[in-house]
Amino acid sequence: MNAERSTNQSVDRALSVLTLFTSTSPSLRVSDVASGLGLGVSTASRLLATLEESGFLRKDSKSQRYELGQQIISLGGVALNNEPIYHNSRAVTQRLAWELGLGANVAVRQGTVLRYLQNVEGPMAPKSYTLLGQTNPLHATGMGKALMLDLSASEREALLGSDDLPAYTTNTIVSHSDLEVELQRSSERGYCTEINELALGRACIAAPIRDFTGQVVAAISLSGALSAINLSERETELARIIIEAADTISVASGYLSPQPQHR
Amino acid sequence: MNAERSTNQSVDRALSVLTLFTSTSPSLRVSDVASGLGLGVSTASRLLATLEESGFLRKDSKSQRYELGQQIISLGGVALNNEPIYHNSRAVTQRLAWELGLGANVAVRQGTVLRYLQNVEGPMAPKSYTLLGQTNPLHATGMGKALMLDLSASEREALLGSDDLPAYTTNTIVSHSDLEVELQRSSERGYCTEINELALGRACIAAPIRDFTGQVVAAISLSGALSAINLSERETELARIIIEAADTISVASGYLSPQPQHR
DNA sequence: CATTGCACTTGCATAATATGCAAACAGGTT
DNA sequence: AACCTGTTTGCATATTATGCAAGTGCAATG
Repeated sequence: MNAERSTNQSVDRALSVLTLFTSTSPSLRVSDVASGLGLGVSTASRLLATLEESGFLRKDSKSQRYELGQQIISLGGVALNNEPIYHNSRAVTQRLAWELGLGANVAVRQGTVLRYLQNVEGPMAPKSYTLLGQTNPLHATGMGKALMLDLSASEREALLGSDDLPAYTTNTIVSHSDLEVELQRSSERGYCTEINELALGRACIAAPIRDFTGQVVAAISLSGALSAINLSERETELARIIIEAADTISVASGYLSPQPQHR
Repeated sequence: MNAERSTNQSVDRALSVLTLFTSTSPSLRVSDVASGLGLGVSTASRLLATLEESGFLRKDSKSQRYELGQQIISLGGVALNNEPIYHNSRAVTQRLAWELGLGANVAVRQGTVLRYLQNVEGPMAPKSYTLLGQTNPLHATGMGKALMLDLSASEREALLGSDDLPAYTTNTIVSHSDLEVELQRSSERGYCTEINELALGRACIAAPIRDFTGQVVAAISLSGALSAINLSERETELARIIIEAADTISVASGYLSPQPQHR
């Protein structure tokens, strides 16, 4: 039909099959895949069989449903270990989660969203699922704000569009001018917060991580239920901690010194 | 050439390309892939381009080397969240690592090896890389032994072969009869240990996790440097802890009660 | 600065391979 | 037992991947 460039059609389709498996639909039948991608059932059936044979999918022979297989987890581990940011932040996040009892997270920006590279839950915020690999909007999260600190207003609009931003709660920042103010304030004090902006009952505090180029390459955050993180009383203390943690990781990533404001 | 069954050749090849990316060779050039799989360079080039376009690989345009991309991490997270054992053990392992300062791990058996589903390092055993998704031999690790507790001697030999087992140190159990004795002892006391058997300087203590079928489906372990884990003095204490942790996870997995010895 | 070498990409003709249809099959339900 | 839904498989066709060879880009060397 239409060949984008020099790519392999069946491989493309197989990879699209894999991306159909998400947190909200972790197991799929042949017909789900077929309709989800607009393929014939026979094609879907064969693609799934191939993916299963290589261990990328596993099939529950009773329910005839496919799920992601062990090979994916294996590759995921390799991919993580291949990220310098992961290396440099692993010990730090685990220590923070342990000492503060809160969630400790690291994320990078992936286009218009952030993607979690690390997610450790402290004793005060236990979860049974991991946020690893998941994405969240930039404008409604602490880490997302931290990841935008380098961008100019025009770059942000190019990225997020010039319309009002999607609201997740009544506290979500929806206008670009409000976002500008928020980011300016965050930049000056060196950390970002988010309270009830993505979901009610939660808050977080985040700081940017820079590498040897001086650019923001990742963000680290502490997160938890409002009562657990208790920002109204502990903001100063947690800010000091998160800024220091971010700097530790930045230095480990080769960051030398702050760039002067202009050139 | 030869079609195993009803599989898609190019997809098969593309998946093989992905599995070439390992912890020991996390970045590959086109020619590496071509020679590694016995493909022509042009074919390899096109497969890699397709994988990159879907975000499964990323290309460093300067060095022309490919690495695993974000899509892999994304899928890895989904795959983890899809594992009931991961769900049921996440809070427990993070708590153990935190309270004891040791490494806390969960693994499942994957044929002849174990694969880590969880790997949290406590303050006394910091590591910058994750074992998540990696594999280890069954006979030379505590979790591996725990994962074999259900198997009969003949099943073990069918799995591991009847020859002597590979030695990683001079302490590795290499004979099947020694392994039988070790497993019998472990089964009776309810936990497994491993001291200097996979690598010198390390030890661990592990216990089996069972689900509602009563079968061993996973294992949990505490691990660390010999001096950190200090098994010679703390074995009784750590055994109690790891057995209790394993039971907590087993119960969460639907395990009801121990099966009587003979039907 | 030009030259050589290496590694990767791309155009094109050929042949191998994926596809869709239809029939067979399996599992569960009425 | 018959039906319905969903899945697999055989087979002929044409779409699609492949290998070759030329082209391009980059870095090291003379």
